[in-house]
Amino acid sequence: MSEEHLSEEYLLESFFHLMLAVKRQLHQQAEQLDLEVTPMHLRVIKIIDRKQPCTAIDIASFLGRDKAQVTRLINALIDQELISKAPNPNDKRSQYLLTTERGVAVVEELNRMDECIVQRMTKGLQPSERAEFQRLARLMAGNFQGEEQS
Amino acid sequence: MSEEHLSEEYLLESFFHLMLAVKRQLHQQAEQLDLEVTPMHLRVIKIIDRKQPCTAIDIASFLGRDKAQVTRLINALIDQELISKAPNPNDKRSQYLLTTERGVAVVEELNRMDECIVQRMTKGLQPSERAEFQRLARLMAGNFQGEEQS
DNA sequence: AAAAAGTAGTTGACAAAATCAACCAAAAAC
DNA sequence: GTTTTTGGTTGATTTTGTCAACTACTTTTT
Repeated sequence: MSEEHLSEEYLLESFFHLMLAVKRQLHQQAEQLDLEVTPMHLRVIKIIDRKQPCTAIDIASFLGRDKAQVTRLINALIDQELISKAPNPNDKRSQYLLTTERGVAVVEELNRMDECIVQRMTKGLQPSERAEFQRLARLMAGNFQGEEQS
Repeated sequence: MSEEHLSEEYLLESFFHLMLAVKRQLHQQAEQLDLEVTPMHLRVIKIIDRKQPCTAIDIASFLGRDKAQVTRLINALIDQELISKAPNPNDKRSQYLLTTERGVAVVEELNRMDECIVQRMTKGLQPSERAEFQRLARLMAGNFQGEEQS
């Protein structure tokens, strides 16, 4: 009566545990790089590299986060000379964000590390299962998106 | 050449997006309760309720987090009279954590809300898909667990 | 049984992640 | 040609999380 299946865990708790593990991995990743950056900075520089040319607002909307936070993340990346600003010809208020030479090198390293993390994470999974997980994650994230009022 | 599939997103990014959406939901949940608590407090009281009797260390190890943080979360829950401490007969250093009457009511409300969140999140998914997602999440979290040195 | 080592929990200090509100300058809408 | 919206910055604050030091009690070792 009081003995429950340990495996009978709630969906959200399972998700939290994976969340924690992934966060730890990214934290380690940031430490290994030996730069003055946090996991969030790394996420931002990857986005900048991928979506070049992109603006601060693009990043904020992709991350779904406050632009104040993005401004500070960007400033830190500029201080470390991993990215730079260039005038946006279409809008004098905004600037294009570009990865510097140094930044590109970091991103390449990061992509290698990310692949490594995903490899470890999906160890023992079929490629089809990996794809299925991603499909479901995207689907569920989409389920929430509709109902959010900005 | 420069036009990429928008859907060709990285596994980790998909996961992050879901993470963000879930976090927002829990944040709203905490606000709706109209108590002086944060999502993390709610997670803790649910654990206390589920694993009763349990100690601070049990919670820290289940959450995988620092005991300092747990101490503070617990103190806040006690201030709000949602949980209480009772002496642990097996060990004078530690205390059992128990939900108060008020705490039990909150947990019941929380379970309803959680179920609601999961419902919305898994809208359009087959029960088998929901189970599959959970299975994969648990499997992947397990893949990381092995390699962590305490 | 006494010393050493380990464990439960608390406290202080601090870093990281995130949000809110107020603000400026430029752009778009009217 | 004002008004409103948008891109971005800054300041203040909250939430989450970690590290280190410490107390008090337990367990292990000798």
